[in-house]
Amino acid sequence: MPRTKGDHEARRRDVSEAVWRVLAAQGFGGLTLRAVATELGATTGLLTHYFPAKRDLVAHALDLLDQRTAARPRRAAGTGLAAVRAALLDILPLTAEATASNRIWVSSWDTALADPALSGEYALKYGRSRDKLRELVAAAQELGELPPGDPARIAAGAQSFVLGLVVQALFAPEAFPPPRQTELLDDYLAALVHPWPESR
Amino acid sequence: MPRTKGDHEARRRDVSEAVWRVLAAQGFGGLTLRAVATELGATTGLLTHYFPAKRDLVAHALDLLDQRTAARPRRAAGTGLAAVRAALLDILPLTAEATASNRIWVSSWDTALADPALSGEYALKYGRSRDKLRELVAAAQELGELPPGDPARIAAGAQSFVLGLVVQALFAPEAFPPPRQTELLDDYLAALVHPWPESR
DNA sequence: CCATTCACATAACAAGCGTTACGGTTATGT
DNA sequence: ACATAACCGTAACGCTTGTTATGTGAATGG
Repeated sequence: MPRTKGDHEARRRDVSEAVWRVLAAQGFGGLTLRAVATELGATTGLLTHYFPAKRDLVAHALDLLDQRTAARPRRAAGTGLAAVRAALLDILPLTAEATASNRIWVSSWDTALADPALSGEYALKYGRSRDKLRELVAAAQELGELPPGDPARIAAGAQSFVLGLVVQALFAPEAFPPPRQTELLDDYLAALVHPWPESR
Repeated sequence: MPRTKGDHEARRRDVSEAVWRVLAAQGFGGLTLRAVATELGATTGLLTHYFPAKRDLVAHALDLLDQRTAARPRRAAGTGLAAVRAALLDILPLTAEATASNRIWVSSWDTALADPALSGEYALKYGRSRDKLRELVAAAQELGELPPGDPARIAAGAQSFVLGLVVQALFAPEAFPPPRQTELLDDYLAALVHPWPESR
């Protein structure tokens, strides 16, 4: 029973949504053609039409992860330190959608670490993310809202902190509810803000 | 061709080592009965003798991860802040073995997040880890080497930081060589050490 | 010393996987 | 209007997976 009207773009979106639902439920390890097909109410024949091979499905899933992460509703950026804080808060699993996205993100690490090519791609991606954060840090420093110091180092530290907080919050959501996460991030930023009088 | 001398314990260790090698090479997603069997130079019959079902193999692999992480050669602990630093340094992938262990650790998160029971177990495990760190933090506070403040909060923050640093170092080992990791951790600790004069 | 249990190999099983071939509709272009 | 291509279901393929049944030689114990 093929589609009566060939709304191809809409069907493509349906496929993506089915992929996303499978990822949210089973993670990357459970991403299988038949799982996506039944989630979509279709068969594997449809999927092989859109994705010649499994690796293409996985690639699409990774694209989807990128794209939905990028398209997340961001809070008002502000300037200086406020922009840094906003950027970091945007990463944390503070909403249900952000939690789902982060859960998929973490589960993709198994696949990525097993494939050197994917691993390298991830390294570049995180490097770019650190660069963006570094610019925000540098801007905050110019405003005098952050003490001087290598902005790249500060950015790398902040990214580490947020990344680890994501993982912990995913495993223990009741121990790390949104207020707690915000609290911890603010602790981190407060410690960062304060200049360090003693020479090392 | 069964073993001539029934060195059962030794064989058990051989099995564990084969499991570990498979995990290091393929991650948790590649942990399969036949992979372990061929790595061991045996058949699946042996494995089903030791592990009635696959879940038992996975459980054993997780135990192995726990146990080898716990048995890692630790640096001299010291007291107060030095003990905190030592405990955090012990987590980072600063050696080849620690890197392998951490790689397996991260790859286990996909499996763990897909299974609610495992997920809860992990939450407890990380909770205990935070508790231990909290005690070290509290001890450092009593020595005056860390400013006052909720030790649980400080411990949670430190654990987040180190955890995220582990992930970043795994994906970009050349960008996060051991000296860089140590540097970043020391930055974090330095910011933590300094008391915060302004009331919020 | 012999029966029983243990410690495996061997081999097959059903289920699930990605992949492929093929057939029938529906749209598209000429 | 008709050939062609796109779209998608059906069905099967070969492979890998976990699991199970059966056999066999070594260890064990009464």
